[in-house]
Amino acid sequence: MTAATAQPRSCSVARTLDIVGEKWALLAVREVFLGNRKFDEMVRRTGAPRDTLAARLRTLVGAGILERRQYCEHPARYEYRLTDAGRDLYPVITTLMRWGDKYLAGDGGPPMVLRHHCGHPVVATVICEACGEPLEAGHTTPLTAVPQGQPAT
Amino acid sequence: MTAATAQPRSCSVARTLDIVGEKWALLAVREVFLGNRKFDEMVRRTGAPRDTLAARLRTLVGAGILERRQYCEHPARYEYRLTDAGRDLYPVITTLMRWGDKYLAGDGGPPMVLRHHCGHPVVATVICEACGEPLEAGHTTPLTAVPQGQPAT
DNA sequence: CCAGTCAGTCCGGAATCTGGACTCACTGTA
DNA sequence: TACAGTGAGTCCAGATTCCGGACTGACTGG
Repeated sequence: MTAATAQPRSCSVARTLDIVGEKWALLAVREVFLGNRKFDEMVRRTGAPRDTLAARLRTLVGAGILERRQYCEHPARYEYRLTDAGRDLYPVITTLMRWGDKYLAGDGGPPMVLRHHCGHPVVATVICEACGEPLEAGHTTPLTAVPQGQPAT
Repeated sequence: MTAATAQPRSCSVARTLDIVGEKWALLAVREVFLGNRKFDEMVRRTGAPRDTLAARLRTLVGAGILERRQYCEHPARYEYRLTDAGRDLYPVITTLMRWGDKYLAGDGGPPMVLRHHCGHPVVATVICEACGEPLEAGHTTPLTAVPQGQPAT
C-alpha cells in the first residue's frame, strides 16, 4: 500500500455536497426560501426538468431539508416546506449569491436583491463566531490527524 | 402563452451554481484551500475520478477561480492556485462545512476542525454586512420585478 | 364543454460519470 | 543498471444520469 491509495478526506463539506451539491437541489431550496413551495412553480422558476426536480425533492425530503405536506385533499396537492435543517442552509445560499453578485453580475448589477429587515440590501458576510472577525482563508489552519499540505494562500 | 411558459428566474445563485454547483468542483477548491495544489494529491484527497477532476479543474481555471501554474519545467509540472475570485469562495465552503458539522457529524463530532487565528475553532456565522445581525431567512424580502411567492417561512 | 392547474410519471436519445489502464518524463534507491 | 515511485494527465467502454417533451388524472373556473 503506497501513498497512491490514500483514502479520500472525510469532511463535512464533502458530506454536505453529497446531499445538496447539485445545481437543482440548491435551486429548489432557493425557491422555497423565496416562498414558492409548489412543484409546478419550482419547475417554472428553476428551469429544471420535471423528472430531475422530482428526484431532487425526494432526496431533500429524505435528508430532512424539506418536508412534503399535503395542503389539499381533493385533488391531492402537496407543498414543500423548509425544516430547521433546511432553514440552516440559508447562509449557504446567501454566500453563493454574494459571490455571484460580485463576479457574475452583468451590466445593471445583480439580477435579484434581497432587503434585510434593517432596511439595507443584504450583503452576506461570514465571520468567526468566536471573535467576530471576517473569516479569511489565510487565517485558519486545519487541526486534524490527516496530513495536509501547506496552509492555504 | 400561458403562465406555464414563465422563464426561469435569473439569479446569482443559479449563475454561481453553473460553475461550482457540482460536488467535485467545490471539493477541488476545498483542497486548494487546504494547501493541496497538485492534481494527483487532489485525486487522492477528494476521491474524484481523474477524468472528472481534470474536467472540473479546466472549468474552474476558465471561470477564473483557479490558476494553473507551471512550477517545474522538466518534467512539466503544474499546480493550481486560488485567484481572488477563488479565495472569495471561502465563505461558501465554510458555511457548507458548518451545516455538515451540525447535521451530518457522526459520533465523535466533526471529522475536521479548523482553527481561527483568534485561537478558537472556526464556526462560520453569516451576518448582514450593514447591521451586523445574523442573517435569517425570515428577515429578508426580495426586491425584484419578477413575481415571487409569499416570503419564506 | 373547454382551458387551465397541479403533481407528478414515462420515454428514448444524449450527455456525463466512473474506475481502471495507460503514457510520458523524470527522480530516487539498491 | 534496474526498479519503484511521482506527477499530470489521457483514453476507454460501460453504467448512470440528464434532458425535453408528451402524457395522466383529478380537479376548478368560465
